[in-house]
Amino acid sequence: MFRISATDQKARRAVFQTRDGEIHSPAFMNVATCGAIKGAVSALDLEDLGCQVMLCNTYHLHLRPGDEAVRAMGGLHKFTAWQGPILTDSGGFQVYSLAKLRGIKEEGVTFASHISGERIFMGPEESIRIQHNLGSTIAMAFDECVENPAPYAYAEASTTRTTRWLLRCKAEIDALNARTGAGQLLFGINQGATFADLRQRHMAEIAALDLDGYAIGGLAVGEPKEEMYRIIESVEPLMPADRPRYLMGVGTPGNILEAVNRGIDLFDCVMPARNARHGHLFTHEGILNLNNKKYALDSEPIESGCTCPACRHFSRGYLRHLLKAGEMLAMRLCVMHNLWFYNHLLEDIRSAIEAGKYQAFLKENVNILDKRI
RNA sequence: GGGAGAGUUCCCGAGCGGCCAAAGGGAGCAGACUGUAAAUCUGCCGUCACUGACUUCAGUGGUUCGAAUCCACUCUCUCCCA
Repeated sequence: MFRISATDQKARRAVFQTRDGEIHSPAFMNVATCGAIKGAVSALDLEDLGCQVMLCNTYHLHLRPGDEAVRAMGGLHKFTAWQGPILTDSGGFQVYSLAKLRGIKEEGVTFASHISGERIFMGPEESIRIQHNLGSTIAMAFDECVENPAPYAYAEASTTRTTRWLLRCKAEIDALNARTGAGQLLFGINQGATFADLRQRHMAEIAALDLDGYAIGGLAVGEPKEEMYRIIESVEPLMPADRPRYLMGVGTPGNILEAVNRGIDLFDCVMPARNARHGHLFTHEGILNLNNKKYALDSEPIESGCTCPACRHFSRGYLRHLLKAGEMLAMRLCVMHNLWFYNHLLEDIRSAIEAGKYQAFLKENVNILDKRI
């Protein structure tokens, strides 16, 4: 159940009640592809970082350790020690990111495992069955994420196939839920590349299916951010207002601020974790690269005033040293800072919407947060 | 004391007469990263007035049209025999 408590123009402050707990939105979901945040951050750490939802990946967990293994171990919650909501991505993004290793047909996609090279087949039914075995709170429909820019004809054919796949996903999850009583939720995913007419046609089709939530996929995959905002605007009026809206894989702090202002509730992105591992840290003044020599003798924390586990005790100079020395602790502390920053940024967004001051908040922060310092 | 081998650009290390400012690593510096094939990838890395010029391959002198590469001596280091 999704209850909106405040709005500021299109921005929505809401509570999404799930089997595994509430999600206060707008919210950022923390990406733990293989069941852990890369950078030695555990589910226990996530609780301290203000995380509400953990995101895991169907494809990766299917390959290793295997979804049957996860099920035998009591499901993803027990396996990872994360007690809150878990969203599993369907493997659809891997149709895009593993482009050189796959073949797409009506039935589904054949991947060459990036681990062993062995051929593995995944269609809508397989993806949903795997996600059901994993025991996530929210399953994502199996889609094809198309790289932008895409030829119109290809985008159209792919999108209509994604619709057919969604129907199969829904049939499969309904059957599984009926059998197990798991009550697993299903989100549909809008596609259509950068073509507003395809996007809108597709959105209208999937909105009619009464799904638990609606995602916009296939953005931030090559197109300029203005295109992305344009697509969100074109499709948002067709998204059911009483369901959570999830912009997949996005994005920078600025992207998130803009998308919230266009009616989006949920986000996820590898950027805070990956960039942290590479020494790029988000702050309210902009993005800093801790690898830079200018921080070698800097005794300030990453961001003064920040109360994350890294900033509470450690200096930029020390963290830069750890980074240069290849110490695991550098990644761990930097990842914790960035996830803290993202989770708390979303908290600030929620407060601003509640206070009816979101427009000012947006204007104040949107440019500065993505700027490099 | 006798014998053998080695000294290459910040470090390791290839080169053994022209295609060498000199392979490849490392370090250093900078950049990229948006539903994670990513603790990864890319660029720069002798100097400058930079489609060219200049100074480099332990030192000095020589051979040669031409030397990091050949010769002589000197210095330093390693190993073997006393």
